[in-house]
Amino acid sequence: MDEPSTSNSTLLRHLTPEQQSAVVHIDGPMLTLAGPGSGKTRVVTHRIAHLLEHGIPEWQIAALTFTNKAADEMRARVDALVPGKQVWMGTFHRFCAQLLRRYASMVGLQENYSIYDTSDSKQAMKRAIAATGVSTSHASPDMIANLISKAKNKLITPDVWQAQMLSPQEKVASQVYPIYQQQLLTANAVDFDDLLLHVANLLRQNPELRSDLDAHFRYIMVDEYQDTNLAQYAIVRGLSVDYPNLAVTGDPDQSIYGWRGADLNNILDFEKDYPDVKTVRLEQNYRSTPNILRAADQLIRHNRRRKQKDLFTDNDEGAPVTLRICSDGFDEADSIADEIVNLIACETARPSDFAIFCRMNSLTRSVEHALRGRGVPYQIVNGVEFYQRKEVKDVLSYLHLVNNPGHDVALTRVINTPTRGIGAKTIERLQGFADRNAIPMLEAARRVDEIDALAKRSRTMVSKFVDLYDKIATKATASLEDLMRYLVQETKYDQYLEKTASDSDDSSPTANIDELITAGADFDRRHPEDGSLDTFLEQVALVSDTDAFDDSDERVTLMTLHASKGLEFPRVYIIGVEDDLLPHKRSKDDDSQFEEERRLFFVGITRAEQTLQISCCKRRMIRGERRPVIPSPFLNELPLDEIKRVDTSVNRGPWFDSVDQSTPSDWDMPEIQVNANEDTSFDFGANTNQTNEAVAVFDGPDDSDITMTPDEPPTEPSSTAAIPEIGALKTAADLMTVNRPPITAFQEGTQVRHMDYGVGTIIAVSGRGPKRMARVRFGEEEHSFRLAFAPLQIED
DNA sequence: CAGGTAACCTTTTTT
DNA sequence: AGGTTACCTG
Repeated sequence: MDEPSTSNSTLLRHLTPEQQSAVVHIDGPMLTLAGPGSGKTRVVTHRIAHLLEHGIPEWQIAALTFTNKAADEMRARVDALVPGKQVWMGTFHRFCAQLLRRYASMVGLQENYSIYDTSDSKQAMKRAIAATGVSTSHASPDMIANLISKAKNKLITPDVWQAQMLSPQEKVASQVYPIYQQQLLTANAVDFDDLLLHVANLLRQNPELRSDLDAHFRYIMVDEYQDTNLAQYAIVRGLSVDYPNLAVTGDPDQSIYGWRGADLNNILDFEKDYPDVKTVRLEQNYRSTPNILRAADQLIRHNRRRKQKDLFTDNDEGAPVTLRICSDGFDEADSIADEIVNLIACETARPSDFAIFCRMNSLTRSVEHALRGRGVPYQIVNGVEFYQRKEVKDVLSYLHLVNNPGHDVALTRVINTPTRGIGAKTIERLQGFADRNAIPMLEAARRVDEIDALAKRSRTMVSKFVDLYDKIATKATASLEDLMRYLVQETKYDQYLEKTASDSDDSSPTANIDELITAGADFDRRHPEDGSLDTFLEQVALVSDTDAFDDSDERVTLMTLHASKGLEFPRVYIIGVEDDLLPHKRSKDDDSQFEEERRLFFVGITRAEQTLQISCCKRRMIRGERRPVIPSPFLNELPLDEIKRVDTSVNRGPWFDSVDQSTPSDWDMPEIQVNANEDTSFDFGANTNQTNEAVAVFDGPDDSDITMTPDEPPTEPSSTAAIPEIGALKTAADLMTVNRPPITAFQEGTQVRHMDYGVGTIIAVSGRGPKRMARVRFGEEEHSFRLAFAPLQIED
């Protein structure tokens, strides 16, 4: 879309007058209010290109985003316009992490400080709570962590906080806060909030540094400004005093991170903060059909606290929005999966056209199951995160400890993993000694002889661990790959895994370790010069699985509504649009939270380019219990008279008859057959053209040609039946995996070809189904692959 | 101290 | 349903 250009005229050619006026703006503050699909990224990237062409040095520009994904895309598009320029683009957190590396000593850290992820900081929080000695009967660790996080995002210090009127929970949290903070400093560590907090403080407390940085980053751009919290606001503000060339883009209607401290006032009051601001409104939508846009518009009009804007588009009318009503989550997943298979089979769509959004991660499970059963390739953004797996965290913890001996959370994790006779009591005593002396636990372990409470045996064990650590630490400067292989070997972690892993199913810890080592080797290769351990660990800490999302892959995408922001797909499904779920249960006591839920739905709707399907169920499994469901109140706010209704809940139509008969009561829930018709909670006004024929949803009569024979039901059989392997299924799904050999073709000894690594031999296979892994030797190197997705060809 | 089983409690969204 | 913790036994 954006062809390279070298002159202004080419740069501006395909832009509307509004877009142009934003692109050519150079000095002074600017606010771009950009509705969904209005070409915002286009404007931002073109503006960067324009600044560069105007002679602004690349190092004076910084573009801040909320996800790495957004930054990567921006970088790619700027590079297409103006190749080879090194403009700083990245997330707020990464920006701060890098500044903090440099000025660590000014906030009491060392430059090799660690970044605690959420689970690390939860561990640290528990310890801080214990050290504070407060009662947790009225405030759970989670709640305390939450309150402290909010306080940090608002730049509230412990003493200011304690001086305020506080609820009992806040009181507890405010007491834990300084202790927690002190322990973080002792550990030479920060949590996610600290990255912002420390930098904000740095700028506030060091006028000289502030003005230096202000002068350095003269042109600052912030994407998704509606999602900034006070800390981020302070940072941006601090960098735009002498050079107020601050350009922010955002859309108040897409603010969905209030729970994380985002303050809508930042964008609503921008014009007050910067009186001379230039404001540009982008309201024309280039993404969606009018049908989709009307649904979005009618919905969002119900929010009271917003700036009215008029969304319009020149696109073709397109298909009506569909509302699908299902018996339960399984029915919902099956009928959507069937439809996807169908559309792909008649070649009207490709897997990557589809996205399925939901409010909670757990809802993806049923859909995942349905897609897997049909052999449809899919990816889950933010499923079980790779870096959260036990074995991966274990190995990473060793790395963390090598990099930063103060990383107490890592030490606590690995000191007895693999088990080496150091029990909970011993760890507790080490912690106590460390706390009393304000030293890291590893230091306490070195001084184990001073801890009287410890038994002789325990002391020996601890000392042996310290020796082991010192041995591993000698390799700190080796390549990541060598370091990881060495430590896995020295700690006998590989043996431990083999012993522990009962290997009951397809999750293969060993393969995950291999994958981690491959990632390390990859990092070594990409950073031959600057590839230090702390950069690697920083990278790992600041990537989310949202960033792993790959739109070039031919796969259906499953993700939460939150993760969908900033993306677009031809065909979108939003599932579970139900009361207590889409306005989430815990958001209903508060008006502003309720409106945020509505915006969340709005964001989901406006991701759709061509078709949009919304679904809700009559019943749903919640925490292992089947419960009746009330449809979302938001459904009544849509233009119901122009929405097509499909009911798959009673009888799924002639096309599915064979399935229903071949799998009678596989789910063991006859009550649905009995009660479904009497369910009166689904009354959305006048439209009564409900149909029991799912066929109505599909695009044409060709659909009946699908090669779904009765002996291969598209519905996954009961749990006792084996899951068919991908590739073995004779379904429409085969059509799209045709260029990939069936998974069963890869065996030990098979010769394969990889694009980058060349020809290799499979030396081991493990796991089943989509998780099946193969370890391949390419000459000197070895790599692990997920067979279902790896770009491997059979070499003959 | 380690490993197993039973109770239990949890669930929103993410850098 | 699934994961975590608490308690019990070897």
